[in-house]
Amino acid sequence: MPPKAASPPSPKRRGRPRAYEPDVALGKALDLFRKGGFAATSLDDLSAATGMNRPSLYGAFGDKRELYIKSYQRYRDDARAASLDIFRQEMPIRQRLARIYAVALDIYLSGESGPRGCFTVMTAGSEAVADPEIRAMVVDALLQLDRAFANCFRLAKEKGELREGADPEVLAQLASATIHTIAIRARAGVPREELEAIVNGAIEVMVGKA
Amino acid sequence: MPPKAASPPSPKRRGRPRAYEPDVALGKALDLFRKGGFAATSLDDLSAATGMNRPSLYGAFGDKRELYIKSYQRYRDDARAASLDIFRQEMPIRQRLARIYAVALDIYLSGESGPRGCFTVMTAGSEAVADPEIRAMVVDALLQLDRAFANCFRLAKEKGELREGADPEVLAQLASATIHTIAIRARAGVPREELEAIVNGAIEVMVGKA
DNA sequence: ATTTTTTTGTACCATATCGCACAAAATACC
DNA sequence: GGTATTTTGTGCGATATGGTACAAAAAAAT
Repeated sequence: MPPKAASPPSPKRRGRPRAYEPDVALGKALDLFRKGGFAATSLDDLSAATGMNRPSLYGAFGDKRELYIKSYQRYRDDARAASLDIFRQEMPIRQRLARIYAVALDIYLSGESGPRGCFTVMTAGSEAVADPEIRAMVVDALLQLDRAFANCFRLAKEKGELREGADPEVLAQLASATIHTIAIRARAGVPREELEAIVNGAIEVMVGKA
Repeated sequence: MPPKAASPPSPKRRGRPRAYEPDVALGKALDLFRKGGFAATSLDDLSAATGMNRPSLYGAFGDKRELYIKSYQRYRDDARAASLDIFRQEMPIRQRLARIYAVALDIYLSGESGPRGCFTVMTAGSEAVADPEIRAMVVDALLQLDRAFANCFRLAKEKGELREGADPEVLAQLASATIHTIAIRARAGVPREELEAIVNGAIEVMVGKA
């Protein structure tokens, strides 16, 4: 059930009605981009998957690059929505980490034709070097994750859940690194159990044995 | 000075002499693929960079996919050559890790038009899902790195450099995760100092404060 | 010098790709 | 019903792409 932003059933628009729902079309586009990346995904592919023909695609989302950017923003919105509660709610650090990684694995392992990994990681590996605007979005995504984890560890330290000398910033970067490594391994086809073992080991090192 | 495998100055070949050196041409191709990935790199680009025209490229390395695979093998050979000594020589675990990460950063941050990151990570993010043969190479690369780190930590534990309950396998996966996160961040344009700070923090957590 | 062998380089083909023009279609407003 | 407005969908066009055929070129072998 994707959240529909601003489109109650009958907004009484003036011309011919759209034959597509922008939200679901963008979702399909995101699926394709996540599978193959920017360059390997053609407008024909996108057109076929969304059910929109190319002019409609162009009218709705702009050119291919803009569509990619909008897809990426959608991806981040989805990811944020899926993890917001876990970062906000009060809970022990160990449980919080476990839940975050579980959500991450759900995202990375989904996909009809193979696991799709993390779109931020994929984008960093492709478009980020040549396109400053896209690179800035990737940097922002990396930073936000670091910060979210850092908040968790700061809170945990205040509550006495961490050992004396623990540095929340350092632990946050390790937590992010664990996100990144499971994203990469997921795309390499490593099964969920192995990824969960990696996560459990990392949690153990970060916050101590269960 | 790239290592030349088997080509003493005058092997007395029979036909028209090659206008290129296969080793350096493959190096150029690798540079291009590392910059843009498989799909975004055209044969024309490769032809221009290597100085070989397309038929020669095809004759020497096969089609685009084969050239990509050979480039990836070359990348791994180079990386192995750059780290072999560090993994083999006897030295304290802290120093060994520091040197490994220094070499990794050299590789990830090099590139005339922006940092090029880790080719294994890039390949995992693009071709690995759809191409089983390439995926297998990526899996192998990930596994080899895990194993190399695990050996380091096992040795360190035997020498009493690690704390009691330390699990070499788990530490190895964290060490790999650190490699992966700096590879990704490098491509996002994060400066070397920040990456070094991440590395230092990770080492601290893995083997204790200096 | 002629032949044989290997590589080069031009030119080409079939297809894919991105983007857009333009008429037809479908709806609201008058 | 007629008009304005918005979207659709066919189709075009310019270029890019991966791959190859084929003759010219450059060397060794005879």
